[in-house]
Amino acid sequence: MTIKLFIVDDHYMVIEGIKSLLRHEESIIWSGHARNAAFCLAELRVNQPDIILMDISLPDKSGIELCKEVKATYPSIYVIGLSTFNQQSFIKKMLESGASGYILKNATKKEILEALQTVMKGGIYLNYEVSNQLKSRTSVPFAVLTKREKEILKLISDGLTNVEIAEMLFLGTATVDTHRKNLLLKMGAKNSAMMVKLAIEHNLLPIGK
Amino acid sequence: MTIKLFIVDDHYMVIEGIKSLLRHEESIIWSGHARNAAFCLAELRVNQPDIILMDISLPDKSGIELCKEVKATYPSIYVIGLSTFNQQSFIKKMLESGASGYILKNATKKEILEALQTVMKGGIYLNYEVSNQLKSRTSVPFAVLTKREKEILKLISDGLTNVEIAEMLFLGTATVDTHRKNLLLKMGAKNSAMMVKLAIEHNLLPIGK
DNA sequence: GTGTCCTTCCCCTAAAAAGGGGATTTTTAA
DNA sequence: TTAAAAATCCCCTTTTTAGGGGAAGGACAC
Repeated sequence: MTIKLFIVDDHYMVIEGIKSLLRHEESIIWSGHARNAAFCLAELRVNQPDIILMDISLPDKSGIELCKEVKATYPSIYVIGLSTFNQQSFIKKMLESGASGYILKNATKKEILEALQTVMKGGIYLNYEVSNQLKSRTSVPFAVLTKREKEILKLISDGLTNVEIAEMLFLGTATVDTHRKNLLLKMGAKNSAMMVKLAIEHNLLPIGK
Repeated sequence: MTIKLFIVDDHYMVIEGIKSLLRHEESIIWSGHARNAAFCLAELRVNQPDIILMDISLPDKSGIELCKEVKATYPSIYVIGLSTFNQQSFIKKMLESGASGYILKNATKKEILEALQTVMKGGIYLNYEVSNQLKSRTSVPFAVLTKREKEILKLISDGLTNVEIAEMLFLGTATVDTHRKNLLLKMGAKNSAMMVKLAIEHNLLPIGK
């Protein structure tokens, strides 16, 4: 699994640091970087990465804003928040804005790779300290869903039936049915209505997006 | 259920197109059409339809204005917005002006009929793309639920079936069924999964329990 | 005291989901 | 290279929901 990675951070050192850390990782393809939100958006117009590591504080816009905008235009790009401090309120907002994870700037190489891989598979990554602070609701990654499952979950929450989803994704209805069953299983939901509620509670479904 | 339908649109093609699409629908009774707001208002003085399909941009007045005026004079007439583009700001304004729904001009026959039937029953209809864009959470006058409905909505989101809810509230299943149907109607949801999502988005369901 | 809204309950049918299996291919990770 | 994991598809049955009606009593307001 190769990951096209983009970094947005106004501190040059951070960009260099991460670059350097991941230098020898063959699975990481460098997609570029930006020092502010405007540059980031401009870059995205010509080149879309798989994942963006995004600082929470940027010179021209907050990471929360930028995250929202990016997810609105490019829903398939995953965003991972990046900051020096373990600030619960920001982390929550970031996740609520569609981010798939959050890492601290003092994260180890191993942690960063773990985060990238988890997110790339459609999961939510929060490191130990972070997830410890965010109790219960907005965070706990209680189910790791695959890309396809997330895709289908979203469509279920939009009110589509298995048949409609199958048509939309060019699949057989049996396939969608299987995915729906697996989703119910993974999330421990008794039916789709409960599943949607759980998904939103655990930020597997970005709402207001 | 027959529906007396009126169309206001300055594009003749649109009027013809809709007429043509619904030609064989016996439930639709043609109440007339107008190419501008003035003609529309004149027509209404002698003949009131059940529903007006109303273009957002008219030669003499915006659909938003016209909608307000129509609803002021004839509150019982339902208005459905009609436009080529999925423009969030207009849709919002249209709904705030009293419209009961919004459809795009590339809507299918099925969608149009669905919209007409939903609205005729007092519901709100927004098609898939449109409702996806409207994240408002507050500005759009969303459903007003009764106490009982809120109670049942909560239990639905917890994954309970009609039978289970009926037992819990000492009601007949038919009663719960009726409430569920009314909830779907009021919220313009196509099924319970979508309803839960909409409810959370509009703060009708406290999440995190 | 008439009318509207809420709540309660009933009929019917069709569609969809849930629950239980199983199986194959492709992709990915170790 | 080999073993998971993901994604695809199929069978079956039962339960639940959705969609179309209708009706009737009670509360509250105008």
